Amino acid sequence: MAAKATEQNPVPSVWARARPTSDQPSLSRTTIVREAIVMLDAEGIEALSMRKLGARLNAGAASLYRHVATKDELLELAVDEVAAELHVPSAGSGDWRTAVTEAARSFRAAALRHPWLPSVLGQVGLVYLGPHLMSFSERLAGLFVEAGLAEPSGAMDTVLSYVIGMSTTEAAWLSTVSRSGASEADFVARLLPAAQETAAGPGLPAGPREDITAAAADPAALREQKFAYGLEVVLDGLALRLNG
Amino acid sequence: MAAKATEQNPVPSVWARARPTSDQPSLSRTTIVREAIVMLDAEGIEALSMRKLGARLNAGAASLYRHVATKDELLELAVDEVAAELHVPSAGSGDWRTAVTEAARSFRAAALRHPWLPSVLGQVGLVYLGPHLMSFSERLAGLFVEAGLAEPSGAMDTVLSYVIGMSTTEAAWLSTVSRSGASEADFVARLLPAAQETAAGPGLPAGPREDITAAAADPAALREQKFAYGLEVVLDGLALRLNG
DNA sequence: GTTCGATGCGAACACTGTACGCAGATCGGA
DNA sequence: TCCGATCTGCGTACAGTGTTCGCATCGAAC
Repeated sequence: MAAKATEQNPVPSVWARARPTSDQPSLSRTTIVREAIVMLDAEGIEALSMRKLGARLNAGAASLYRHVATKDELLELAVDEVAAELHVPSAGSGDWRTAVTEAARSFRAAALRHPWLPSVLGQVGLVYLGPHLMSFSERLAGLFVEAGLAEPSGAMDTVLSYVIGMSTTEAAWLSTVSRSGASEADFVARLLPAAQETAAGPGLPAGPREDITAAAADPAALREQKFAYGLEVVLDGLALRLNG
Repeated sequence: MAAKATEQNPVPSVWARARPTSDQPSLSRTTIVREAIVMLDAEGIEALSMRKLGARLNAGAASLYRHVATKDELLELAVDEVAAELHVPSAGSGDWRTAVTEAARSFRAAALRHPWLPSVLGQVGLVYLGPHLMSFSERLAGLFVEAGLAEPSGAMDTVLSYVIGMSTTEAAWLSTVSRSGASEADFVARLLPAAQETAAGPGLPAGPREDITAAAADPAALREQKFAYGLEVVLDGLALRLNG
């Protein structure tokens, strides 16, 4: 649009020429990645397209490819950028259990803030680790080394697998809920009859059913409690291996 | 093509008219889902398109929509079809730990046979459960009820989260490896220098590095051992709650 | 024999990720 | 001061996607 103006207007004003095309500080890899994350958070992973992302940055789709090789690379960069939000306490500062718990909570919190993260992790994998993810896993492993566990890397993988699995499930659930437009409690209430119908017959003795009705009351609290319970289980299992 | 022939050929032969368009038993929901799984297994999730799937069934893409509402629905059907491969022992037949272990191994095996499964689960979530997934989780929950655990549903979620997280990571890894064209051992060897470079500096005392070199020797065995270790940890943590 | 619902499908629509090549800006050196 | 070289933005195009529409064909029921 600006280029068209300079071409059609025979009197180039200084004001028209000042910063000809860029209102923003132009394009850069970090700008692009950050805006992609904003978009992913707001509209989910299937709403992110290079054209829409470009439009948001007052740029064309092709311009993005000057700073990012491919859309998958962009997603990897976004994952690592989000990994910068993760927090794991320094080794040597108190109880290893509370430290690991804090790291785990931090991962879950990030996954719930960015529900697209688990699904991207499921496709891209943890193979080509960016610096932030690298530092996260190194610091986490350090906690288990310090705790005196015989197999620190196995311990880390166990905890990470649990945290990833739980967060993936939660994030997928939240995505579905938000896609439905209803609140979480309403969605549970709407889902309840169908679930009971399918779960009829020689099922369980009403254990899960209490579960569901409890979820209708305060779903978020129940999810948090479930996460804490499972984490405690895993940490207990690891604690048994401390003096082995 | 067949339609064109009948139109142009003024002498319709019986042989040309016999089963005019269908060599296969035509199209059906199960045929479509099964072929989709074959395709997903062979070429991965991003290679599955409605047109290619239709072509494989000697059909057009539009025909598939007579039996399947949308591609996402097709994926959900594929997930539940795969869930039919899962095996969990009946409650009351022996030790609950070995029973749960078998169910977990069965899940992992299915995820490695169908590496696209975890990534689909990450997007679709476990919300609208099909009958097979439903039966799997019911039977699994039954094992924990029978074991006498105070919170069977929490226990099940813990184990499932661990299994899902580990399987997701493994499947994503295997997908990346197979995309690279190399064998797993070769891929590890090629990745080793880069990992060591990034992991340099004030890192760990050589714990993870042994890990990597061990992986180069027999990667599949190491993965299996890691899975078993973590599962044992989780089950130990649950066992502590048996007499609570 | 005729109508009717189910099925297959060619063509089209609105998108997608990405490659190519041109325009303009910026900058180091002569 | 000018001149190339290099970098950045982007219009356009290509091949492919999921999905819809309307038409053709079919087997069965009346």
